[in-house]
Amino acid sequence: MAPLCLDSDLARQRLKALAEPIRLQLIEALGGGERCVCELTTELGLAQSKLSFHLKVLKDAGLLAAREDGRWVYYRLQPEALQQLRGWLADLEAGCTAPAQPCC
Amino acid sequence: MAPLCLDSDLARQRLKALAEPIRLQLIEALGGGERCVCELTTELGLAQSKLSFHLKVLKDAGLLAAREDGRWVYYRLQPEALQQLRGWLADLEAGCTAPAQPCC
DNA sequence: TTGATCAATCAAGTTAATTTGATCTGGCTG
DNA sequence: CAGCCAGATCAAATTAACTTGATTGATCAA
Repeated sequence: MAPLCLDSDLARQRLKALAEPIRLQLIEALGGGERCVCELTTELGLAQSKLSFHLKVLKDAGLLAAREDGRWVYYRLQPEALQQLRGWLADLEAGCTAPAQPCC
Repeated sequence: MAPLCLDSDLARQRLKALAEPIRLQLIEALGGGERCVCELTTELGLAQSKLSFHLKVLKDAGLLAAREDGRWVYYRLQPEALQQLRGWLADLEAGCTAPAQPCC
């Protein structure tokens, strides 16, 4: 049951999670579908603990979901999270063209 | 002339700029239209240099535009920047439901 | 059971971002 | 012109985020 509307703390956590080069590479790698951690390690040429750290940040932000299969773990994007972010951005866009009111 | 498609470096810069509590407050305050710096200072209760710093981060990311009027400066959201960000998110969402291919 | 592998976690070290207070510039006002 | 005010900028101090290497738990194969 996804919330209809994203509060700005959650939005901020997700934006922060996305705003890092390695994590963005991960997101884009997962943009083509679910992938195994071992695959991601070799593909991005990352130290194992580093990859694990960044996957956790993304997962904690609700951007990724994990699925375990034996000793392997597969990660995939949570499209609802991206969709909610888009909705949040759209809300911001809505009213921002109001004219300035001279202040002082 | 806005680019049709956002490269991920620019997207990342914008996401990072948004992913900070004070800057998010600023963005939301400007979601209702253009505002004067002096107004924002009192409204958010921020030190002047701190506000100036965060406004610059947002402006450098292309999220805000400034307009000077005498010794006052007004800032406003750049809706195109938010729109581009939304487009970039939409692209990511497009292909991410592909099934896993067992890896190892 | 033993040894090997995948992945998560932890603590210490490093690097990057933010805050603070002071200084500087330009535009107003008397 | 002289003094003041809004806002930007800067360097130093602080705080937050990331990286590294080592350790651990769980799974699998021999």
